[in-house]
Amino acid sequence: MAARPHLAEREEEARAVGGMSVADGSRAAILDAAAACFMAKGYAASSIDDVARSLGSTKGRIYHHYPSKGDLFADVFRAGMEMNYAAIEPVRDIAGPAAALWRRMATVHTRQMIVTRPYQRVVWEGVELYLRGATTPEQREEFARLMQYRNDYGAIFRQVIVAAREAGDMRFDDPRVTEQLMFVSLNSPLFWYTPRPGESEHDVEVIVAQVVDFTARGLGIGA
Amino acid sequence: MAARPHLAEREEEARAVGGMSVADGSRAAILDAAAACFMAKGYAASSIDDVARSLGSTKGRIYHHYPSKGDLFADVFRAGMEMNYAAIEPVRDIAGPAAALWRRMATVHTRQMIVTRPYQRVVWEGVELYLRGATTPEQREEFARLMQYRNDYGAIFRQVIVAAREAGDMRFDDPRVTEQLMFVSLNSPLFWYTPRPGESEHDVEVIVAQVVDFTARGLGIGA
DNA sequence: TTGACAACATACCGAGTAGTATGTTGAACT
DNA sequence: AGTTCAACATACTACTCGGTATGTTGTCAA
Repeated sequence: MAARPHLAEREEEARAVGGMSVADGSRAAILDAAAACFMAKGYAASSIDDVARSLGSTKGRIYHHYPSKGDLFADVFRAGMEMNYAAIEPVRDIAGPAAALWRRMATVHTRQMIVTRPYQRVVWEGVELYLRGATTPEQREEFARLMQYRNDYGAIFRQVIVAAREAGDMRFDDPRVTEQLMFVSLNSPLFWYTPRPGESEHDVEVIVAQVVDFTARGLGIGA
Repeated sequence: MAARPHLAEREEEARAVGGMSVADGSRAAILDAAAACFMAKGYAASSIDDVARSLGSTKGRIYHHYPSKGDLFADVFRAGMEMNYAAIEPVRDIAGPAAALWRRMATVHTRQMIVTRPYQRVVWEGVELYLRGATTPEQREEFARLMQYRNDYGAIFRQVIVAAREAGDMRFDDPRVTEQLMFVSLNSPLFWYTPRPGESEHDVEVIVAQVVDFTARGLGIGA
């Protein structure tokens, strides 16, 4: 698998921890707070002071690490997409038919939508902001890279379902339209799932299974 | 079919035209502009001045008809939902199995998402705003009524798919989860469809058919 | 003809917000 | 002990936006 050079690593801000490069601790806390805030109120309605308040800090801390609100948002976007790549990477190499590969990837992806929901909602809103052109020219460049990053992720799934169709295991028409339908279905917990108190991991898996089953049938698996 | 008393008609603002009660002309223009603006930039990022500018007017005109930005938004929400009810009403009375009824309703609904897209995106965002609690206490009452209005609409579809399942024509687990998946799929053109120049009605119907087919398979039709 | 009123436009205010400029502090380095 | 600097906090500014108060105009009834 080719390396993904779409986003330059920020070496000076990352350090090796447990074999995985994670962001600086303080920045990670800012990212979490920003993701939660953007999810709760949306980008436009979230103020930098809101994010800082939820951290028990002030604006100074955030503007020390990020040059603007848009850059902070873009970094949450990037972090969310990196989580997605990291999640599906381990299940991409298992041998077997494309349909089975798709089911593994789809299950991991859907679970990811639930587990890292704040980040994934930012990813969703980021796509909408880009498509609406609600960005400054400079930020548009970075957003374009993030969109490319996200489109590559989508292309991975598209290749798998096209392969499954060629193998006779799926049936659908336009791959572009079908990719949209597939992702909207798999991502849908972003909009209607809310964590219940005392919810077990098994409960989540039941939901994930229903989402994946619905989408699999939609793709014409075993039809 | 029982009357829907959820929203009080505003008799003084509606007049009979062609057998259908439509809003006042000036208000309708404001609604159209507001829907387009809210779709293009989102609720929070849209200013009343934006809406007025797109009308070639000023704020005064809008505040003469609506007491607040939230009320304008709510009225777009209401208008969008009324369009949906009006669209599916004619196809609800045709006799036949529930699965066939569902397909007619789903087709009309999906086409509606494309044709009245600005209003339907406001409906979508309105649901999110309500769920996030991003409303003032007074507006929360009106939003709650609109949500009830929308949930009733969803219940119509849910009853149909449950009936189809009892008839052995559909297969799915939790009706609540399935209703969410169904609507996310049917509504998905809101997010990825963009009208092409020179696009015919037939092109739209091809897309609608793919969306409905995907969703029908997801519901386990004919499986 | 003239009041009255609907349908706006104009002018203005206060609150909130992105971004900046500057102060503070603890720790590392020499 | 003194210097430096990252990592913040504080104070401030310019600007936008929701909402209001008020002015203007065309129309229509009496």
